[in-house]
Amino acid sequence: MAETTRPMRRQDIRRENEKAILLAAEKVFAEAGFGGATMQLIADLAGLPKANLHYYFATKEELYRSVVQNIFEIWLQAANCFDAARGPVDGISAYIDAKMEISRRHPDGSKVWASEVMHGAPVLQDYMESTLREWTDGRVEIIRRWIEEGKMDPVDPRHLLYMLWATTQHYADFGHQIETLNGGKSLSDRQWREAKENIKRVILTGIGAQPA
Amino acid sequence: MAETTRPMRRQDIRRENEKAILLAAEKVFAEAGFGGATMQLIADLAGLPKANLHYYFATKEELYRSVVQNIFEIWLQAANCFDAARGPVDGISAYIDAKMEISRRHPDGSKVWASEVMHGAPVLQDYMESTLREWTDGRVEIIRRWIEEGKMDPVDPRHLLYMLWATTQHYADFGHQIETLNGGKSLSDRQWREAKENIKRVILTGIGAQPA
DNA sequence: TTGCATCCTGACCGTATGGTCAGCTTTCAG
DNA sequence: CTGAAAGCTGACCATACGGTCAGGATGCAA
Repeated sequence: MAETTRPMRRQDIRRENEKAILLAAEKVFAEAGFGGATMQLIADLAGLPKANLHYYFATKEELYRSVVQNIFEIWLQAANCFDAARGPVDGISAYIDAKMEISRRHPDGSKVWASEVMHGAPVLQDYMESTLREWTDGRVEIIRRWIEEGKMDPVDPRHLLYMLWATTQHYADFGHQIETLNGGKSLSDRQWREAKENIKRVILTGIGAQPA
Repeated sequence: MAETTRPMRRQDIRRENEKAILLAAEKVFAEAGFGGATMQLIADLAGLPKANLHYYFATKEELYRSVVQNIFEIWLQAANCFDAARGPVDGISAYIDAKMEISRRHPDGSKVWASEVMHGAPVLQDYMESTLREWTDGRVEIIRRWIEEGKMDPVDPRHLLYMLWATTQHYADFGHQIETLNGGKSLSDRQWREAKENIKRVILTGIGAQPA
């Protein structure tokens, strides 16, 4: 840790504290849900007094909103891989890799997102009706084109997307279950690789994807 | 409603009230999470005074535990279809149908289960380490045998199971997202049928399942 | 009819939580 | 150097929540 007693710039202070709070909040919200999370717990984890949280984020809702929006952006970002692809093999492989990497590196974020959606997306409804819908429609169109071009079987694009989302996020959201069934140990590098390869293989074979 | 002023038997009273409470609790826990749910809300939804809840279920935890255990049993029950099957086509088809039916008929239960696992299974850890593990090991063995008998490609059985769980439960847990992307409407009979068929087709094709 | 076990509930309690605020310290532009 | 703005925080408050309980109502066996 480069944390000497060196004086900090105002800007740095703000940035670092917000970052610490958001990180702590993500973890606590993921572990306890919105209702179960307490500002005190988040404060303790961030190493700050509770009142300091309210200095940066006026209310619990505002903090939660920030956490969820952060995740949503990471989530959408994984989509880029999808676009540049020449065909289903490239595109879907890259997307699965990206989403699995998110599940592995940001399991807390994934859980918060899942929780948000499960509770009816009280915070993100707007985003779902605009950004997410546009994103989805775009990918549906790409898949439809692939089908027309004979690059894959005529599978319903929406259900295919749901399958991709479900399968990849499962490794984050149900990570605890997977660990338990893995003898209480988290998946090794090798097991993660196997997971990715199995998913890719089953889905790509399942949709009859033709190398572009 | 067959609720006339007819006097009730003691037995009936107990059974009906417990049922009403469990139903209301399932819904509230699903919508708000354990932390966000309040006994008052559950009581209101069940049409009973809050104190009456505590007559039947001493604590919030005890009520929650009952709800979660109920779901776990329904969940395991869907496994039977899997066993009697002669091969992967029959077995996995039946399992997908059963789990999709659960997602459609018990979305709240599915959400509570998901929530429980996401939060580290504080209540169900024992079950996961015993019942769930045994169940899983059994199915893994069946799948392994199918592979040996050449009835399907050599896919990792565990990752295949995760894929089945993820894909089917997604329609309950992320039902709100799916509805939003469906123009705000819940899926029609036809759309549910299409969902099932797409899933079955992709997975069965993906694992190279041979009709037994 | 009687007595008892079960069922029911309004009123109450202690605690934990989200949020506030007055007043302190620190940074930094001028 | 100085003053104002930004950052910080212990102490405090109102509320909401889980849970309790005394005592009334109701079903039922004998």
